[in-house]
Amino acid sequence: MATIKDVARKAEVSTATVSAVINDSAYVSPELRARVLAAVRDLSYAPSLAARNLKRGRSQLIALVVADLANPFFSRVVWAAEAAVAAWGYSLLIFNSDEKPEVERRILARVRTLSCDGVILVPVGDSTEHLQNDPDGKPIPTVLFGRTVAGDRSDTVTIDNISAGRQATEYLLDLGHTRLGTITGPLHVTTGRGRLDGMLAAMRSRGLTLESRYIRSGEFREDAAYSVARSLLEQPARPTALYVASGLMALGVMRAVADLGLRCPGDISIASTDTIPGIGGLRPRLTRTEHPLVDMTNEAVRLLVDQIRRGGPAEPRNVVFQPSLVVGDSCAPIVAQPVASPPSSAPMGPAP
Amino acid sequence: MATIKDVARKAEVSTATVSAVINDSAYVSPELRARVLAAVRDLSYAPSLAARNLKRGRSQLIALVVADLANPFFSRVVWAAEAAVAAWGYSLLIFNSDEKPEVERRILARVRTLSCDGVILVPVGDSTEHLQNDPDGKPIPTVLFGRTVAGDRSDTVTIDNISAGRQATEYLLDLGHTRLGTITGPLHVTTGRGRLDGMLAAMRSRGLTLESRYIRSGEFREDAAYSVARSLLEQPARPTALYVASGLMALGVMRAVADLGLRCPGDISIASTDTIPGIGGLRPRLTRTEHPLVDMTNEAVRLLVDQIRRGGPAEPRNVVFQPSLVVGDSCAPIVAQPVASPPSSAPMGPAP
DNA sequence: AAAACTTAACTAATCGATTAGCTGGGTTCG
DNA sequence: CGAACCCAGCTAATCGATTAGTTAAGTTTT
Repeated sequence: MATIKDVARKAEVSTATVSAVINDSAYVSPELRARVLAAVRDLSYAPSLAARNLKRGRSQLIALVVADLANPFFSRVVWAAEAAVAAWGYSLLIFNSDEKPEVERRILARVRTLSCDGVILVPVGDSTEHLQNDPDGKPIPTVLFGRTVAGDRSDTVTIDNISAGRQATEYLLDLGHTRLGTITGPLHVTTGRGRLDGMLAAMRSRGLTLESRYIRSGEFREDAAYSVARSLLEQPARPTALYVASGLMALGVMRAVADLGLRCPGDISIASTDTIPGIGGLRPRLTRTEHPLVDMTNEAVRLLVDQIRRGGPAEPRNVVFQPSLVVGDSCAPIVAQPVASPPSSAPMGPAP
Repeated sequence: MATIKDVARKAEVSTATVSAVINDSAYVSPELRARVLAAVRDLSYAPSLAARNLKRGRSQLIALVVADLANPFFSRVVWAAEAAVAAWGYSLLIFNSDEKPEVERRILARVRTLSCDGVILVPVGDSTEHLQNDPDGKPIPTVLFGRTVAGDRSDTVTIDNISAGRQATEYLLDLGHTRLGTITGPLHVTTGRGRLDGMLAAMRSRGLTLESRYIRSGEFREDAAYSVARSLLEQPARPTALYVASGLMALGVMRAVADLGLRCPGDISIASTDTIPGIGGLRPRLTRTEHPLVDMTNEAVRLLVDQIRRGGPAEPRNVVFQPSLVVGDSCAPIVAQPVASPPSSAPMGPAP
């Protein structure tokens, strides 16, 4: 591997001149510049980032730490982030905390060691402690993505989870459903909690309540959603509609519905927040709220690069995106059905 | 950010001793070792990778360059690779060549600049040229993943594409289908070509031929598959069954089928190679061949780490994994149906 | 024409680690 | 007893770039 010295020797100039040519950092006469460029080509020289970073104190590396790489939602974030980061001249390191706070801690330590210029973090756990990652120096520029952590002063990019839960719920209510259930994420995570809160608010404002036996929370995974959905739906008087807090969970719920011999939307309506892209040809098509993932990711990268450039965090900025409802055919209006008697533990009132 | 000198000063030892303690590279008396460790803790010192890499000439970085990050197949590769790479003590850089050879070339130049210790590459294009990436030194350890490039001497990890195409096709033939069609990937890519060849071989061995108007190839994308599937299915005598060469394309085909008002498997059977994980609750469930993606990824990382350790490529190793058939309900047996009349151009041999 | 600037290029210090080579004190052995 | 050897730890060179500071030549000013 050729070094700057080899180039300097070959072009018969000093290393300073080579550096000046490469970085365009000082005026170099056309003649020498040409000699240097020729030498660079001949030796197919590429400057060592290690050396450059050591001197400059940065690395051109941005780390993206997601909570669960197996979740297609985060795969799309990776896709969008790679493009955004590359457009700014950085490269992207990927880490998976797998929803485990101690793994997240290890990852952040490594991010520091690698002297990444910044981190986009989907935080797990509710502690902000390990985010103060550099007691004796300035902390690594950080943007929290999707989730927030109480008391943290990083920039954040999130969606309005309350609104997402509310919109989906109102859609179900508008179809005439009153006995709703929900499969939501972990309640200590803002996305799980917020979406449930939105749902509760929507119901409350119509004078309805969500029975606690119709609320289930589980990890944002297909299999977790499958099992809690089964246990919810196997109850005597099952809900006529479900709100599911994530696209991946919706798949698990769909599978549970299918395995129980139920039909969607015939027997049960399902609305979700987020979906799996590309499944428009499969039935049923989910009714869901979507959020502008690419815009969110671009914004997160923009905020991060801005922090890096200004060399320290300014007043924390919290950017919130709005979800929008996309109607599929996984929800059906409820047909006028007299409820036989208060459902207590009693039988279901059959229709017509 | 504390440096090794700060630690040395605080512990009242030399930097050499600090280094020895940190790396366990020489015997240090318990007393000094304790002082050093205390200082490390107090200053929350973490060695600078930039400096260490500069000296050692490695970076603990492995690059994964995929052909299309938007394809869920590669998202799963990213997921598996992150875990495998972390287990070996490396960190993972992600790049997306987006099926563009010139982007791939730029990425490989950057990988070199970053002095990555190795690359796992899903090659695009058919040239091996830019893989000889370091004319004047030893090339970067490389493992080709999924696809191969003629004449290249890197290690490779692939699946048996011929077998994948053959198995899926034979399943369709066994159900009685004779008028088959296929949606495959680009034919200059080994995965597209190989799967088609497997299909052709399967048909040939039963004395059947695949009409060229029933063969369509397009990029490995949902939308590309959608449009070529439409054009294929809108032909007068459409096939009774399709083999689709990728999971993502199968989604596009499903959507085309739905938009054309056709029913799967009622009007048309569909088998594919690869699928989208987690869609088991949606209808229909794809019949497809699957390949052991996690094992493949682990093997690729293992081969790469091995190359890195031995410090140069040995005899190239080519590991081929076998696909296996997973039956869903997207295929139906063909019922004895008389074909009305020869469809203009060429007569079909009907089988009562 | 001497003083004062500019300019293009160079020399050498520097970033933060690793490590070859050295030192001085303690053992071992002929 | 002194040569030979060990050992723990230190000094200083080194990796490959950037860049502050210097120099010599040329240009402008007075």
